[in-house]
Amino acid sequence: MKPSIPQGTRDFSSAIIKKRNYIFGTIRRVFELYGFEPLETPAMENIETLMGKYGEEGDKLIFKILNNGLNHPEKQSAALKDFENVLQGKTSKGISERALRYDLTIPFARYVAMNQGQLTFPFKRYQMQPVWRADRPQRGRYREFYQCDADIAGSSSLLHEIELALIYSAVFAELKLPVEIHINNRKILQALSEKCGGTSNMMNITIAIDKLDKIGIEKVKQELAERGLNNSQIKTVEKYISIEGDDDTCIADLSSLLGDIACAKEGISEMVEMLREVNRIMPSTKIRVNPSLARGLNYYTGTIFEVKAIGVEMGSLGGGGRYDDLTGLFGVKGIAGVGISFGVDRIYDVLEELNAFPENIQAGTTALIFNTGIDKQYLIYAATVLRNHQIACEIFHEPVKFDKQFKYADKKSIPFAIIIGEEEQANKTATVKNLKTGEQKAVPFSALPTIISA
RNA sequence: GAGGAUGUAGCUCAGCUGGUUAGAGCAUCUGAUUGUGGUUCAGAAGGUCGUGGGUUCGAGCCCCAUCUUCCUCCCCA
Repeated sequence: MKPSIPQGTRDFSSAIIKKRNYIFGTIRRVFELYGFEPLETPAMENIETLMGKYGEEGDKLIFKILNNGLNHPEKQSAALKDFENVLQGKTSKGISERALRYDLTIPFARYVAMNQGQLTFPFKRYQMQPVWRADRPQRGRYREFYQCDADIAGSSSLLHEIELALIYSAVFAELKLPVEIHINNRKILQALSEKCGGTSNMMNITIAIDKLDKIGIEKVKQELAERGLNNSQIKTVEKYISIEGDDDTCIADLSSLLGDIACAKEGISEMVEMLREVNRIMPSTKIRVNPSLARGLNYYTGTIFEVKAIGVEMGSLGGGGRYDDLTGLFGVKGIAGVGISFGVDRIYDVLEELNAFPENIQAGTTALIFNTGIDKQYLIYAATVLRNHQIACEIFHEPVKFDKQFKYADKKSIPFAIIIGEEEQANKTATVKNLKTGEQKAVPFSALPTIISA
């Protein structure tokens, strides 16, 4: 059998993991700086926890896990019947009762609903784990990928939106990755749909305008018509998505178009406050109002975020928003939430493309102790001394000619070679060679750690 | 899920209209050099041509199926 891995999944070599850990570390540090605490949830959830939470398309992209024991003779007729349901596109607990996590937000909501009695609210958690989607793989699109989420449950304060925007800003600034944070507010979109045939139209309108960047205004209008909007409604939407310019202009235009509707007013004033605070505290942040930002996930109710890289063609690097009643889906009313997500694999791809990873993160072994054929015990002793000084080192495994040992060090980018032969052992010295400069000198054995650390 | 492209040595790729023993560069290994790497030189090794079927006297090349990767749609991180 020829070994292979499933479509859209990847193995990660040490070089990749080191770079990815650099991204994880940066995000984790900032999350903790803002008072978030870690949480991990299982890779799989009960299927009903996930189904119906991500819209019709989302349901199709959930990886379902086949139940075990379907071939048991006693269960066969039931299994056949259940399979009929599956063939009709339904789910069936008889065939599958578990599924792989599709994102981190719904498991978080489930966790909050399950543990509401024990948690201190507002509950601020961060989570960095893989998620799975049965999507067709493409550039920047995988079937298994990591998300890093920070969410707050149990508070409607706008303070959180402001802090989450600051987190985005801080993380990407630390990664030296130029991004633009787009914001909008579902309350404004709701007002727009009220003006265009009622809130039942909201899905139709948001799906269409979300594509503006990609397909242009004419095709959006066409799609709106296909989705059943009449001419005057389309005209209103066109006015809405034509709003552009700096934030003040957008805000003013939004107010004049929708300001007479209460929920639009609310949404606009939330955006104004966010922009003011974020610009005041981190003025270098590129945060901008984007009226055509809609986001497909249907649980958002207020502020919505999306992060785009500047200068690289790539889907969003992160997204999130306010959802007023997330745990309501799990029978717990009245817990509001808001959160953001980082797409680590895409951030990785962009950093790679921009060549923006710092040099020093590849550091592995610092010193290679050459195997000169002297007593192993002495080599191990030398390594132990270095390790006790927190110097990462290894001993070459065999006493072969130096040519090979040097080449090994070279390939692994080990900066120092340490040679201790019979003579050095007798003199209590060591020969240290800096492989970058080629400089070499004999030093007292006791001075070894200091020389290498310097 | 629909449509399109792709797959030849570890890597990047040649390979004519279907014709004898499938090539190059880089990397690898050996030696020149048994206590001094990166350079150089000489040599060697490396392939079920993604996989399975078919057409043919003959298939890397043509046909069918299937898988991978990439692209478009859909959706998103």
